[in-house]
Amino acid sequence: MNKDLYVALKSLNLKATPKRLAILDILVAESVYLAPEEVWRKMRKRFKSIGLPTIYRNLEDLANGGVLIKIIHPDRKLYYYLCANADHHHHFICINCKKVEDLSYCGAEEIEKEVKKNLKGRVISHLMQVFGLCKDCSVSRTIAT
Amino acid sequence: MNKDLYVALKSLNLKATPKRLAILDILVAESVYLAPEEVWRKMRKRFKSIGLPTIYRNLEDLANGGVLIKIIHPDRKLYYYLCANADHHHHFICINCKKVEDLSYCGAEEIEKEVKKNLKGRVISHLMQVFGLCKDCSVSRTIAT
DNA sequence: TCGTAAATAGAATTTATTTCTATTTAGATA
DNA sequence: TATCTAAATAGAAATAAATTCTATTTACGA
Ligand SMILES: [Zn+2]
Ligand SMILES: [Zn+2]
Ligand SMILES: [Zn+2]
Ligand SMILES: [Zn+2]
Repeated sequence: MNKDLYVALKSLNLKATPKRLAILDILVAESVYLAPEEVWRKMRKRFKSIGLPTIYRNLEDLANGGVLIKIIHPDRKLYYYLCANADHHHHFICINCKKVEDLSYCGAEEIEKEVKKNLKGRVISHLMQVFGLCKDCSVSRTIAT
Repeated sequence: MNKDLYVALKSLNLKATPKRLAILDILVAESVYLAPEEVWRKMRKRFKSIGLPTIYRNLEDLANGGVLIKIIHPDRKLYYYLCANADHHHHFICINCKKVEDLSYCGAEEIEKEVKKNLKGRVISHLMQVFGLCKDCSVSRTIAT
């Protein structure tokens, strides 16, 4: 189990329960975003008894603590993704295979400038997500179902 | 009633029913995004009998036809907004009064470049929304509840 | 080892959204 | 203008994601 994650849990005052660690373990192994129900299915292979509310609660707590990022998907369902990159950045999300890749580009400064100058408003946060087909998915024309 | 909207409905093969026109009328009058239920409440002042499914169906049809834009909100609820600006652009959303304002800035080209060059992927769409306090709301410290 | 706050299971619930069916209506056509 | 038909609607019912609740269990500091 990843040492950094252990430390992260500590600093969030979250106990290192077997279930919580397993959820993280599942997400670490994936480079795709997962719905709570998908995490649940994977968890059921490891635990004989595991409730869906436990999955929801943990994913949300971990996202609030910054350990996971929440994907704001056009389908409006919940998805979570464990991103190792701690700096501010955005993501390219493959809508076919659900792989997530980091983007370095972020227009925060330009946005800030425009909002301040033209709208006389104040930026609190910005959301940017790019959807598309990753390298593999745009080469093979096979679309996952 | 706005002539352009009439024409837009025609081109989408959507009938100009009183309810549909009233929904548009309500949205034209607002510079804020509205949830289906909020539109419904306003509609109930105009029609003695008006079903919520009618609201949902119309908002969705109009959004699919490009007449309305759907706000992808972090709270994952549905919101719609009638934006007069037909060109590609993004929005600044006031989290206090829910006012929506157009932004001219869009990093599409830079994103496109990075995804193509570094990730070898293909961009299908991008989502950008800026949240903050509009001019009025950042001046008056009164936060709506 | 013990005590306690945190975490969990499992059932029940909430609520936004969608589906279904019978009825009505807009708007084209004769 | 009267008629016709596909589109639109009402209202009830269903769906399903997400959350709440309560009793029980557990992690972990003292
Ligand atoms: Zn892919
Ligand atoms: Zn950014
Ligand atoms: Zn405002
Ligand atoms: Zn853009």
